[in-house]
Amino acid sequence: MTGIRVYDTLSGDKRTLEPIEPNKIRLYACGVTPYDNSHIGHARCYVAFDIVYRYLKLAGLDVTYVRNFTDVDDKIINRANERGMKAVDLAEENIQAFYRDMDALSIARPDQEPRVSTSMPQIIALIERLIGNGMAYASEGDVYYAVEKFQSYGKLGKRTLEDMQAGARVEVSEKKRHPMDFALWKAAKPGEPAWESPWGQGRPGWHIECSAMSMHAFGPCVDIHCGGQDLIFPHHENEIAQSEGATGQNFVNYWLHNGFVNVDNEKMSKSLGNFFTIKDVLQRYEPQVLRLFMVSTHYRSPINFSDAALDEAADRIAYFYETLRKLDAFLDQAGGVGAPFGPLPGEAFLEEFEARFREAMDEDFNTLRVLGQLAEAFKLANEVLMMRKAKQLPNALAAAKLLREKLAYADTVLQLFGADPADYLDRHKTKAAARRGLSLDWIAEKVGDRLVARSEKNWAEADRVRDELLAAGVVLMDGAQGTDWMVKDVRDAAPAAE
RNA sequence: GGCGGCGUAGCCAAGUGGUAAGGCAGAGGUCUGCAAAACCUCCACCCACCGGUUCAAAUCCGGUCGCCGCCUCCA
Repeated sequence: MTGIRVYDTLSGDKRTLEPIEPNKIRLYACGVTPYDNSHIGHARCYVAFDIVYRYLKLAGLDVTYVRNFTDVDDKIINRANERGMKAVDLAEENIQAFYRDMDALSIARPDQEPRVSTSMPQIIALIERLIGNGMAYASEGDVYYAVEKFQSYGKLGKRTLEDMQAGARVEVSEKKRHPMDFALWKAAKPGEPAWESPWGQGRPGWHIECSAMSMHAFGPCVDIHCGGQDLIFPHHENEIAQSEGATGQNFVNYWLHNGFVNVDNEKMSKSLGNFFTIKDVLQRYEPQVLRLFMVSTHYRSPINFSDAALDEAADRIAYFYETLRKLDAFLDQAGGVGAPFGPLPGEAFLEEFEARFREAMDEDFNTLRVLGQLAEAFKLANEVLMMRKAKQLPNALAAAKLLREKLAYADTVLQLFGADPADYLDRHKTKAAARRGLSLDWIAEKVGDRLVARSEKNWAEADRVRDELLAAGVVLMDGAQGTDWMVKDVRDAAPAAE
């Protein structure tokens, strides 16, 4: 028993996470087919499961995380042919790009990352086992899974074979015994990469690799298997059929599926062509912004992608880092002020921080509740920063130190506050200005003009320059050290109504 | 057609049968040359609608309406 409750797609309910082996978690995530750049749907998926992975570790579990690359696939072969290159090279190129995106988003590397191209023996062995069991049959160089042989086929997608055939859009092949039978092995066509097998030259079908890799890494059963909601059927359904059909044992104890990224309230998908790559988004926004955006909706619900939503996240992260910058400066300069006395500001909140964080995350990784907690933490930080009276300094400093610790604790999972605040704010301002089509030089010039006017107490001119900047989206903040500025990302909240 | 999900303030969005988190926007205040930032206060007698179960429901059950997804490659 772990006290962690997770929503499991198969049972349709939240269930307490009970590891197969005490204190150990076998976690498998379906990886990408590296035929193109990764998009924000991938970002959502792998951020969501990165948080799962990091949280389970924080909760003291010994987690082994496996995520595959489906690097042998029609789409890769077709794309490589279009570009006149070898499929392996295209896959490798996209895998490297995938790593750049994932690393930028602070998504931890899994413990193992098997590839189809290097897992052929396991895949072939599994297919042979299924044929031996009578669950699969060879047919003219292909091998198909006989869905009718698997009693509970359809249990994950909650539909029966009859349901599926009713709306069937599946092409009927004469090689198949049942229209829903799916390929485990495909005979090689001319010019395609192929591997030797008992059924001749060929390559694996789509779903078999995850069954083979998962069972190779973990044995017949894993604790958690996750992926996007679109994989429930047919991919995960077929994995269940393959794995359980081979072993006769339960394959996965908890199925976790993340919701889609929508664009304009419509599903973002490759076929609709309305997708954004991670690379493009990261040119306009810092990775922390995208990460915050992703955790600002529960991972199972759909999330709507828009500039307005990213702008709001960008402002929020800027607020976090602005506070951290001040907090760090305070901690740096406020040494040797004596011992704290009496209750610290926010003492109860600070004491309960970890427990509350755990409670929220235990409830199916409820990052929203954590965000509420962060709101409190940053308010407290700013409050502490205002306690500048000498007598209060020891307590303010002690609270500030604790706050930094608590935020670091939460950040082992969230990965939002790892950057140097000053560096982050520089990058943020550069990108925020660019988004508004403003040059940093122009802003600096205007700020300079206004400083001159202010030093002459020419308030009318100072205000005029400030209004000019404001109209462009730049907000000024006069302080003791001079004038700082920020780009106000959030425009009028009202969307364009028709 | 079959199956699944959703409908919470102007917007985004949590909500674990016990009396509505949080963010944005908005209003007032502290601070300030004036502002901004920051902080404080306020901002849903109510959770699409109708009925039911219960001492008690946004939360459970049934129905109605609306939206979305899956049934084909997709995270």
